[in-house]
Amino acid sequence: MEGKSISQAMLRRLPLYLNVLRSRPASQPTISATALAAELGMGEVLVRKDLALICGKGRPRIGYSVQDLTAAITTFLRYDAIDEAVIVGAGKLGRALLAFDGYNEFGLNVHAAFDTLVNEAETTPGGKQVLPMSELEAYCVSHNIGIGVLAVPASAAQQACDRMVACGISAVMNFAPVHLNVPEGIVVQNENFAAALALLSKMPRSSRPAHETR
Amino acid sequence: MEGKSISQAMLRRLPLYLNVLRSRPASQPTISATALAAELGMGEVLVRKDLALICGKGRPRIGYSVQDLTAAITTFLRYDAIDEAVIVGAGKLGRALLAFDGYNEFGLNVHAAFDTLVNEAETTPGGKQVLPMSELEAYCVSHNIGIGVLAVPASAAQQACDRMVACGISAVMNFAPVHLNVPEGIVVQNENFAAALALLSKMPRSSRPAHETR
DNA sequence: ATTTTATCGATATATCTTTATCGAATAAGC
DNA sequence: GCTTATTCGATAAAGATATATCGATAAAAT
Repeated sequence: MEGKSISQAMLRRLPLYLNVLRSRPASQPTISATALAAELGMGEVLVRKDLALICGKGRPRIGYSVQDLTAAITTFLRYDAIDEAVIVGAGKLGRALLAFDGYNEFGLNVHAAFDTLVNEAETTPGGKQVLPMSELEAYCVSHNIGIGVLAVPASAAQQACDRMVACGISAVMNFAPVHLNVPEGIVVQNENFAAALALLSKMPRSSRPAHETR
Repeated sequence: MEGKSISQAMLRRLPLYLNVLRSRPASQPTISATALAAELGMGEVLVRKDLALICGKGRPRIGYSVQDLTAAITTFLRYDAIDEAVIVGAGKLGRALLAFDGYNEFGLNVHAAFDTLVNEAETTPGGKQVLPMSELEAYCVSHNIGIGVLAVPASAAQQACDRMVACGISAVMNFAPVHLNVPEGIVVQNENFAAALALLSKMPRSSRPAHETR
């Protein structure tokens, strides 16, 4: 069996590490867990524990090689292997997501958006296409789409999700604030603005030390 | 001491409950924790524990009053009390966030966006303004802005954050993938696409039961 | 060469979060 | 009215996650 435990929480931290590493000047070829922890405002022991699971040993008094560490995290997260993706739902949110231009940084290639209200192909100012929903199946199959970004209203989410799954999509990023029922083996990642804002409004503002989440 | 523990994780679930409640037909005046749990794909004990902390007791064999529960969650999350907000950073992401139109549903009023690259006020198709960064201070003070949405590049994030804090903002929703240092009493909520995608790419696709996060 | 100091890695502990179990309560059916 | 099924609420157990402690290591300073 796998002795290593791949913690959910740790997976969320890896991109943060990667970002710090990328922002380091080339003049500093190594970085310590202590420095990483300080920059991210977290405990240094936790950083070491995370790094221990994905890369070789660090050197006392020196730390880790920035280059090696970057490579290790990148491959671990498969940021080097491109995943093909589409957006389903071309309302305001869907189009905003389509216009966003930084996906390739973390190994995602967002092709196009699909919407039931669109009858013939449009091209956005950003140069990407918005296509009728009826073309989803053919497109996904021919372009080997593996990831679907779901940006439809809550009422249409489950149906749209089913359709994506039927097209061979194996991971869904869900922006609709509903629970999606999916077959075994399909991953759902919820990205919920409402939830995030709930925390903002409700978190204690003063009494406690300012604390950062995620 | 506060006997109740206000769990981070629970705060993220409350909006989900609220959404289920809102989608219920008026013909069903009550709902059981079991039903809520089933709809959200989670354990029913957890739902009961959450509800126990924010509302009155449920009735055996019946459940909770949909109306009372909705009211309890709404007030608990302060969705009834409007928070005034601005967006800092009017690049693609910032403008997309400005165009998004569902904020009022959860008690947020997004006024305008600010950007250093903008020299005179623009008005977006959605009817909201994009203003020069130099006007941030005056605007925040005169409109009593309490929440700032940070949508600038990573390199400018800390500086922009400092400026927001100086304007009296007490909560920051951070879309930049960096750690923000803030004074005591300021809340930071990170919303990180990269982290979300990391999970999507890396999560085991088949072996395990499909599992939903957040 | 020796001491000092920053850092690592491992083990143990604490904290937070979720799930499991059980008796009590109460509406519905008989 | 009595039984039955469903649901609640509380306690206990399990699991996941983060922190604290400590000896070992190796670069830097003396």
